[in-house]
Amino acid sequence: MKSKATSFDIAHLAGVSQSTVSRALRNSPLVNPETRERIKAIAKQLNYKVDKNASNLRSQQSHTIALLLFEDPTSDESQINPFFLSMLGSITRTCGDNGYDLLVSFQRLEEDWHAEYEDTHKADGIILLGYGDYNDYQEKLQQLEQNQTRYVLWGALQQDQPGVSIACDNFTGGYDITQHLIRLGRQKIAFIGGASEGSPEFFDRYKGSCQAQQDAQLPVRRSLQVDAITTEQSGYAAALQLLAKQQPFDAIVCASDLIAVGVIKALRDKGFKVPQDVAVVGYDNIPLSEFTRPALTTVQQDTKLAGKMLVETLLALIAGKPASSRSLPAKLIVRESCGQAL
Amino acid sequence: MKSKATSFDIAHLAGVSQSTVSRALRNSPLVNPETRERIKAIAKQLNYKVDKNASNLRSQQSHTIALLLFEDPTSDESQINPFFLSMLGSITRTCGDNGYDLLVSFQRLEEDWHAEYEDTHKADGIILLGYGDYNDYQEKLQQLEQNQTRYVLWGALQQDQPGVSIACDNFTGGYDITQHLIRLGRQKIAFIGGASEGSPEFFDRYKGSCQAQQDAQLPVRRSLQVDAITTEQSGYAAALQLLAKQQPFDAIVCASDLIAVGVIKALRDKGFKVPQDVAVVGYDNIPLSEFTRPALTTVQQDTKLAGKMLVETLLALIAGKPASSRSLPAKLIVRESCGQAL
DNA sequence: TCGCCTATTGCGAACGCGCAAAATTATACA
DNA sequence: TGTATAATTTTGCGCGTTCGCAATAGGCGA
Repeated sequence: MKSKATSFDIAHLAGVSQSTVSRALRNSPLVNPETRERIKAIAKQLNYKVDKNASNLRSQQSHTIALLLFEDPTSDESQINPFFLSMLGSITRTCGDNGYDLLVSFQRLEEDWHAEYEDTHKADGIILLGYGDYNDYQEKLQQLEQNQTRYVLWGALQQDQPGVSIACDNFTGGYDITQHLIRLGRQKIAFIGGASEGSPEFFDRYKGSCQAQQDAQLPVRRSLQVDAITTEQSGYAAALQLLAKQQPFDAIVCASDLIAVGVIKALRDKGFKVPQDVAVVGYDNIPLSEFTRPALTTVQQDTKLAGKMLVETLLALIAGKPASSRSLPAKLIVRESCGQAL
Repeated sequence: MKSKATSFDIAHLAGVSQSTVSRALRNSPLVNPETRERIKAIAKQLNYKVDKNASNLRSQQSHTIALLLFEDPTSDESQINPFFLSMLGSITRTCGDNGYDLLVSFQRLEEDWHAEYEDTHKADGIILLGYGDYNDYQEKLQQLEQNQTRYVLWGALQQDQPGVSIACDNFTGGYDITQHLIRLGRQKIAFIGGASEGSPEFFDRYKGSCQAQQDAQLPVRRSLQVDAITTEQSGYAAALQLLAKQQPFDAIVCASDLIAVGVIKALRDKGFKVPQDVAVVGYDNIPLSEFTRPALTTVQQDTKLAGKMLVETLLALIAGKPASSRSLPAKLIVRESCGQAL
């Protein structure tokens, strides 16, 4: 048993042809159940495993999907956004349940990841996961379309965007959490996080937030919005920037929990009390958000469901079935930082 | 350009043979630089990519490594241990830097993952990452050895264990943090976390902790040790169990941060002040530990380095170079829960 | 007894690329 | 001009499967 056994060895031992072995191991109905069991027994005994490469080559599919994670360019090299990680768990599991393998890779937007996976037959399809600037994607997405690559996108649903996306309802999330603040009596609500087409998820949250203010007859002040990416540092800097404007505000809606953590730190450093002076709310409900002081009021995205949807949608696409974009509900998680208990 | 281009198409267009194309794209020195560039240009123009399956089949290696994550059996389905996640970041990156792909998969100890990856040629080697009961591994490790599978193990270094491991120095970590507590005047130190051969990492931490107490002439009370696995719930339950023993203690060394979080919650629920009445320290320095109240004093494992070492060691093994186990230093992170500031 | 149908099995050809040996061309030197 | 030597390219095969189609055997009615 020096070199690994091949299907020929099994065939020889079982006294059948190699193709029968192949069929038997694939549970083909074309082979006699009796023979099949015998072949399987021998295979097991020889510790034989089907060579994936040969199998993939022949059948032209890999039973593998690739997960591409796009990070904010400035984020720390080693630290991954906890939100994505929680999705990762659900994605790997759903893959496993469907007999697919998962190839994980971190990418920067600039690189030409687009062809790297499906064209090489490393994967049957791609999941794109990122918090970044989707505008940069556009060109790449076009290429994916052209190459007829199967892919699913996590993020904001946009009309003109090609392909299929799964997203949480960012507009409603932003709306609900802002409405909650308003009901608690906050009137001058700031927003920290990118508010432009460049980061559509954040933008939707912002638009939801604005809508809530309008519906409550509150004036929406564009000057109370400051850009930030999803890191604590960026949130901290953005808060200082907001303070420097010298405009009054009594609440801050942050586009992500990580931002909120930085914002709270900045406010405290500058002598503000949260939530007494300024209420601060986040988005994502990362594990950490429960432990900040005050505990973060935030919006939870159902990552478990999201991961499942992403994989299942992609699998449908791969199977040639039609699949459509879908928006998942967002859920308000009320804790302390909104000032509820006051 | 309906179906994907093959190397034959390129060969035809370039007026050379297919094998020359193959070599040119692999930057073989056997081919004229001029020809090579011409071939590359044509390939790019045709959007040609080498078929990984064919290439792997021929060369009998996949340029892929598999990461197998073993969870504690009872841990929540969707939530992944944050400590492993932080390692995941570093692992994926190191893989990428070395031109390797990463297959990620969650496993339960019971399943026969052992053959699934290398025998099928899906991966050239395996990284085993788990916090679980390593005794259960033993049998599987034997099989890996027998099949000559290349693998690297994360966890405790044990003499009789086959294969190569990378680990943090758990003994010293446990020693240092306990010594720190003693210097702050704590005398009756409890330990929460498995303290048996079954979970060697925890056991090493425990042994380190005991040694520190002995060196300080303190009596080591075995009754002040309670088992727990790495979850908040388990920590909570274990703390209650410890309290039920009615034995006095003024500090608790927890085998992981997640345990510590549960322990603190339990103590507080029972009316104890942390760290005034009881100091509590953790292990791992997960992102959350900075945000608990009081902030956790803990031991940091260099996950960035660990991930890098894991991958590089495995790659060495794959390349046929000798590689040996290695222990990485642990670093004490002092915050509030040890009572330093009192 | 013969022919036909069905349930299994066998045969041989791809799949797309990489390697080794053979073949071709270029270069140099007597 | 001829030949030895080096530089480069080509030929031909094999990696381990899967798949379409042909082949075989046995059962059954006429």
